[in-house]
Amino acid sequence: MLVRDVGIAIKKRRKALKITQPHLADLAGISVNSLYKIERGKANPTLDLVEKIAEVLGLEIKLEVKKITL
Amino acid sequence: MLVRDVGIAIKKRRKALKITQPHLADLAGISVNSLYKIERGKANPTLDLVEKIAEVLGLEIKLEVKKITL
DNA sequence: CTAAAAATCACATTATAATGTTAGTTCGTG
DNA sequence: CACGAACTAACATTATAATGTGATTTTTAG
Repeated sequence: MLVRDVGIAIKKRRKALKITQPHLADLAGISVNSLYKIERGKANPTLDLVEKIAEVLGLEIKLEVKKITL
Repeated sequence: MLVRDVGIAIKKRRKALKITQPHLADLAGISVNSLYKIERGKANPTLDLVEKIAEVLGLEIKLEVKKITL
């Protein structure tokens, strides 16, 4: 998953939970501006920021060994 | 996976591949200092930086919906 | 044991992420 | 339509990530 895709995944999950950007930003304790940029792929967020958002959305960050695609 | 655990996972994987910090840093195009801090959990790295490292180590960043633990 | 490389660390500098502000645009709902 | 909320966006400021340097400690190979 590329940096840009993380934003897409966050937006998708937020929409699924029917939460607005301002609400999510508030719950995660971050600025709407940052959230907006992440979702649009216009940011290179810190892990901590992604984690705060993920926490609220019930998402989990993982770092797994890639499967070989034959 | 918490921010700190990402560093641990990176170090574990690096050791498994028998690569040194200087070598990995070079391959990923980042500074050894940054790599060292990430591994020790003394940094809050950007997604991009983690991705560069992950790429070299054959790791993949994922953002998955948490499983409920009953 | 010794020498070299790697890892750890502190500190200063530079680059940039995160925020705050403000404003224009789009979307939803009465 | 019309009004408010949400979204998108630009820009300035502040906070901090990333780097560079040099030094110390630890690890490893001979």
